[in-house]
Amino acid sequence: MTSFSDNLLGWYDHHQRSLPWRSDDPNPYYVWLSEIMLQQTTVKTVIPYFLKFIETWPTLQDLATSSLDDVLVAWQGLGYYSRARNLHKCSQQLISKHAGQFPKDEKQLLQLPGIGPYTAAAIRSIAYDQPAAAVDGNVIRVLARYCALTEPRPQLDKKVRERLVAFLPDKKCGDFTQAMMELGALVCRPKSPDCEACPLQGHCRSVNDPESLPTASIKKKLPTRYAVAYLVQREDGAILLRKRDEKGMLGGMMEVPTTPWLDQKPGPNVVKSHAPLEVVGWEVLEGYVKHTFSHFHFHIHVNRIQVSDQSDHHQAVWVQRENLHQKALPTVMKKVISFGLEKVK
DNA sequence: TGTCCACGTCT
DNA sequence: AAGACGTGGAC
Repeated sequence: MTSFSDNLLGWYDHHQRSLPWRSDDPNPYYVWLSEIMLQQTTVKTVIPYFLKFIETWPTLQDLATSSLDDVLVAWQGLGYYSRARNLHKCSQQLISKHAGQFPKDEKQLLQLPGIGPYTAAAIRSIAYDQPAAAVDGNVIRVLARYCALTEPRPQLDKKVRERLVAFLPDKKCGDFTQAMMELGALVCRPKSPDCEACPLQGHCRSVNDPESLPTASIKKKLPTRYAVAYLVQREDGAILLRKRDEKGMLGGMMEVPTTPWLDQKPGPNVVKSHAPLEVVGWEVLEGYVKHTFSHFHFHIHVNRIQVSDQSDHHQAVWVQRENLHQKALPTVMKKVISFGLEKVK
C-alpha cells in the first residue's frame, strides 16, 4: 500500500507551481524571506514583493547592511509591518551571531526575531531537508479533513501536529512540507475543494462534507475608531508627513498627521489641539476615508490647508508628490492622501 | 455589502 | 494566553 507521503509527493511532482523561491537546490535566504512574506499573505500578493526584495538585496548580507527605512519602503502595502522590522533585525543577528548562516537547530531558529514554530519548521524542512512539522492554515485544513478532526481550536492545532509528525517522510522533507501547503492551496481549498483531483482520495475521512472542516472559530465584531487627518499642502505641492513610533501599530511607517485614534469622532477641541499648524482656514472635506485593519474599522475625516510657510515643522517632513513612493506609507495613508488631493473644493 | 482567507508571531 | 497586528481578493 502506498503511503500518505508517497501519494502526496507523487502529486506534487506533477502539480507544483513554479514559484520564484522554489528550486531543486533551495537558497535558505529565499526560503526564509518567502516564508516571512507568506505569513497571513497569499502567494499572488507575495510574488512581486519577493522579486523586488531579491533584486534590491540579492543576499542576506545585502539585506543586513540596508537601512530599516529602505526595507519598510519595499514592504509598504504588504501589511503586518512588524514582519519587516523583524526581518531586518533577524538579518543582522544572522550576520553578527551566526556567521551569516541560518541555524539548522530548532531552538536556535526560534530565538531569531520573526521566526516562530511554523517558520522554524518550514526553514528546517525546505532549506535543510529535515523532517520538521510545519503547521500552517493549509495543513490544518488538509489534516482536519483527512483525519476528520472535529475539535475546535486551539485543541485542533495539537492534534494536527501529532498527525503530521506521524506522516513525515525521512527524505524529500522540503517537498513534503511544500506539498502539504500546495495541496491546501490548489485542491483542498477552503471553499469547494476539488476532491476528484486529490492524491489522498480514498483515504480521506471527510468525503461527504469536507467544507465543514475545520470547524469555524467564532468571529468577533470589529469596533470602529475615528480620527481627523491633517493634509497640509505647501505652495509647491509638497505634503507634510511624520514618522510613527517604531513600536506598535504601523511602527516606523510614515503618516499624515492625525488626531489620536479614538472610539468616537474627535470633537472640535481635539481637532484644534492636535493640528500640526496653528493657522486658521482649515477646509473640512466632505465625506471620509474608510479602512479596515486586522482588529478595527477606521473612519478618517480629512482637514486640508494650503500654506506658503517654508519653515520646518517639529518631527515632520515635507514630501513632494512625486517622491511619495520613496516613503514607507501604509495603505490607509495612501488612501487619505489620494482622497485629500482628489477632492475638489 | 460583509465574511473569509489567514496559525503566524509577539507580547 | 488572548489580543494586537494589514491587506486585498474571492465569493
